[in-house]
Amino acid sequence: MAPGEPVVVRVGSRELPVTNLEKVYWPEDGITKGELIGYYTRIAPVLLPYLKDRPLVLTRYPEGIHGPWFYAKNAPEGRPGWLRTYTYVHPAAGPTEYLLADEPAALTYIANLGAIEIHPWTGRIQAPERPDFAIVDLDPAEGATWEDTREVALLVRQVLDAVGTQGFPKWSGATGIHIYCPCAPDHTYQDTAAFCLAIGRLLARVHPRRVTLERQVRKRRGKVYVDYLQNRLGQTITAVYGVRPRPGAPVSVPVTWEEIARGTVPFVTLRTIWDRLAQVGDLFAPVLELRQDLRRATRQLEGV
DNA sequence: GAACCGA
DNA sequence: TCGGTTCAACGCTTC
DNA sequence: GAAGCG
Ligand SMILES: [Mn+2]
Ligand SMILES: [Mn+2]
Repeated sequence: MAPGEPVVVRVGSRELPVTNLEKVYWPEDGITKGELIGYYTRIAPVLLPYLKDRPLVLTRYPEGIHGPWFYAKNAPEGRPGWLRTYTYVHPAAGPTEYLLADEPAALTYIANLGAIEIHPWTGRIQAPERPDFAIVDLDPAEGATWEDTREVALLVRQVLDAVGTQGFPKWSGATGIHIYCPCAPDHTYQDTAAFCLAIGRLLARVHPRRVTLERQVRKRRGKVYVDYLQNRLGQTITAVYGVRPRPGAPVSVPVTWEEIARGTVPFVTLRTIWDRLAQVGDLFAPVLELRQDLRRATRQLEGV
C-alpha cells in the first residue's frame, strides 16, 4: 500500500476509509496504526456496552505516542453520516457535539483519527447529569510506588466493605487504579463526588502517610492521591479496555481484588488482552447492572 | 489526521 | 494547490 | 483575584 493511500474497509454493514495503516505509533514495540485500528474494531463486542450512549472525549496522537497530541471533544466535520453524535450545551462553554459509539464501525472510525485514548462520560445522554457510578481514582504521586497504590486500593476496599458497597477495580494502564462503584439512577455528580471525598477523608485521617487529598502536586510526595474531583460532568477517565499512549500499548483492564492483594496485577496490552479475556472474561459486567445507594453509604462514612 | 482558510 | 492552524476548558482549592 | 489542578 502506498503510504497515505486510503483503504476502504467493511465493518459490519458499514464501509469507511482508513489511512496510514503501516505508520508506527509505538516505535519501541513496532505497533502500527493499523494494529490500533484492528484492536478497537475487534474489541468492540466487549467495549461497546461501556461506551453506549456516553459522550466521548478522545486523545489523538496522529504521529504516534511520542508526537504531539490533543484532546478532541467535537466530532470532526466530514464524518460518515451514520455516526451518531450528541450535543450538550455547557453552561459556560456553550454547545459541544460529542461523538457516540454504538457499533463496531464507530470504533474503527475513531481509531483511524489517531485516537489512542477514549474517555467516556460516566453519565449517559438520557440523563447526562446522572452518573452511573462513582469512580475512586487513585493517583500515586511522585515517590509513591505501585505497592503503595495497591495497598491504598485495599484500604478503599475495606471501607467499601464496611458500608456494604461493592467496588470493581481496574488497572489504569499506567500507574493508577480506578475503582468503579455503581449507583442507582437518581444519583448526581454531587453524590458521587461526596462519596469519593468521604472515602478519601477517612483514609487520609487514618493513614496520613499513605493517602492524601492535597490538591497541590508538590505536597503529595510519596502518597497516593484520592482524586475525587474526577466525579464531575465532563471529567475524563480512560475507558475500560481503552489503550494508553505508553510503551507496550497497555490496555486499562478490570482486575480482581485478589490480584491487587497478591501483587499479581497483569500488564495487559493490545496484543495480550485476548488471552486475558479468555481466562477471566469481562470482570466489569456487574458495573452496568448493579444499583447501589451511595448517598446512604456516604452518610454512614461521615458518621464514623 | 483531516478539515478549513487564506494566499 | 499549498502551508499553517486548529483540534478542551471547569469548578474547586489554595495563595 | 489568580494560579494550580485533573
Ligand atoms: Mn487516575
Ligand atoms: Mn486523576
